[in-house]
Amino acid sequence: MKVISNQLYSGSLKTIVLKLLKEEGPVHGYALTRRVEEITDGKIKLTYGALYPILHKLEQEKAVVTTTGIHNNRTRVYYSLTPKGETVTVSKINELREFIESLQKIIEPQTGLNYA
Amino acid sequence: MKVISNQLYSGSLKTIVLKLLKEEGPVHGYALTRRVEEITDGKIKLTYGALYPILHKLEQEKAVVTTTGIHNNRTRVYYSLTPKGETVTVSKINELREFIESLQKIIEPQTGLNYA
DNA sequence: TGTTATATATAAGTAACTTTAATATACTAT
DNA sequence: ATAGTATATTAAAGTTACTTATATATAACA
Repeated sequence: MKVISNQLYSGSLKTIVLKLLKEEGPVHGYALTRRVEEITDGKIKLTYGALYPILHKLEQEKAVVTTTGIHNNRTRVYYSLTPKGETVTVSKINELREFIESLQKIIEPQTGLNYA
Repeated sequence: MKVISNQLYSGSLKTIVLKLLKEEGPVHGYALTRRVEEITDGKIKLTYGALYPILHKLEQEKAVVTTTGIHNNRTRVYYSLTPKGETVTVSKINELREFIESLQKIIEPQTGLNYA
């Protein structure tokens, strides 16, 4: 199982977190780390050291709110998007799409129209 | 013209530089910055502050060699890949492809086989 | 009893970047 | 003449989002 170097993906983690919050409703942090691993076959690691600063910053920015619930006798923190967070997520995902397009233009110059 | 946030692409710059060196033979630094801007419609900026540390490090690692030439009465430094650099480039591009695939899995869950 | 999975959080340290500045020639426009 | 833009290379201070390490705690499994 080949792991992608964190240098490559670390800048995308915030967008990934936003996207998962949007798709998978109120989630707790641990679940987010597992989902990323699951979706990417372990190629991208969302560590706690990366995740919690991202979540706390999003909360500060009013893009995310937290609710708490009890699970197995322990308090669990659930994160979800605010309306503002939804808007931020949409624009972040659009940015990520443009990024992917630009990367593809660089690494696969044969694709696309070659009228130049 | 929408610019992609540098946080998103900065980790990919080394791979981008390697790819351009591979495709466009001996090139000087300034030309690399313009090519990236050209290919990505200005969405990705390869600044000198990012470029030269990357080139110097690749040179240290024996992935890149320099030759000099005179252009307009000034010495110009041309960078090109060594055989080792070619190998590094191939594996870096494969890594970037896997990265793009992982991102697509996250942002476009509808694509691909949905047997799960 | 030890290990793995679940679950959250903080903090020191790093490294690749951004920003800024310095230097210099050639060309274009006013 | 002079200012601005394009070409061309480099160094260095500063930032910041991350990595790595650590702490804490319950539940399940072997």
